[in-house]
Amino acid sequence: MSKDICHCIVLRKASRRVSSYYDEALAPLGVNIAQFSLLRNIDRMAPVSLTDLGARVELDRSTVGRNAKVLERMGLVDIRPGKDQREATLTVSDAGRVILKAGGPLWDSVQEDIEARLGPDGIDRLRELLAVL
Amino acid sequence: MSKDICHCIVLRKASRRVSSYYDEALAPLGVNIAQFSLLRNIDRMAPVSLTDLGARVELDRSTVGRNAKVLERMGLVDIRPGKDQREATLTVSDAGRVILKAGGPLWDSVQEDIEARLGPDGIDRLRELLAVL
DNA sequence: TCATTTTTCGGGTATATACCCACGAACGCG
DNA sequence: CGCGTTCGTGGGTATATACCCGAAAAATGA
Repeated sequence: MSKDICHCIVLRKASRRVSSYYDEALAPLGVNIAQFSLLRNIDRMAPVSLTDLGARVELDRSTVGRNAKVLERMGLVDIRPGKDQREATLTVSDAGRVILKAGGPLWDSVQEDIEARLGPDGIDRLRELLAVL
Repeated sequence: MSKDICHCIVLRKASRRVSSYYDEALAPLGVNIAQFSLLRNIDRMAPVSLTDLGARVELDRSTVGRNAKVLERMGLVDIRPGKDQREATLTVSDAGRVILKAGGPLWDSVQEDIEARLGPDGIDRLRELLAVL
């Protein structure tokens, strides 16, 4: 029975596998897909608080905080207090923008590989299935 | 364009979300889905080496080693040297078998929820799509 | 204005995951 | 039977992720 296979584990494996494709492609830039994606989100929302960013990327606030700190240490992101003294305001630095620009084509390439492998409607069908989970 | 959305991130989000469903269901037993699944695999392959187990679950050997050590600390798995003195031989303990038995119905329940949400052919289509990645 | 509650972080702790390297065991070839 | 090679772990390091708790700031209500 195929029903014996854990749906969760299938997903986790695929997630790890696919992540590694993106990670390899982005490796020349020294960032992985989680970092690159977070950087993009910060760029789109900047200046943004950890809470808002966490909501957007569907990650725990503390996770986003720690991940952002790594980006800060790399010099790709600036973290400063906002008007609201509680808030940490995130913005992409110049170095971060360089990475964003350089990573675009690398990311595109993997996206296209995935699309090629899934076929014309594959992406849409996959996304539809994942959306209900 | 839906093509702007990172296929990898979609997968990672779904993976985290679905994992949390299983984690919640298994929480009364004090194990998460990664641990439960690993325990099941050890049970099926016992006695098994870290290398073989890693190959089976598609995880790095060192990752499996560390995860197994957590299970050992919980008393669910025994790790002993095998005939080949290099090998760590994993077997499920009595306490581990209790968890496996108790977890079965909890796991089934989440599996069914997922299947219900994906519809009759959903699982097969999803699995098919993920398989080519 | 002041006390209470809510919000926002940060740190502690723990697991999951991977890569690299060192060490010791096993094995195969002269 | 040695010796070099291969194999299997373990430990170090680093990121990703989550949950809980405490501190500090802001908002709210009397």
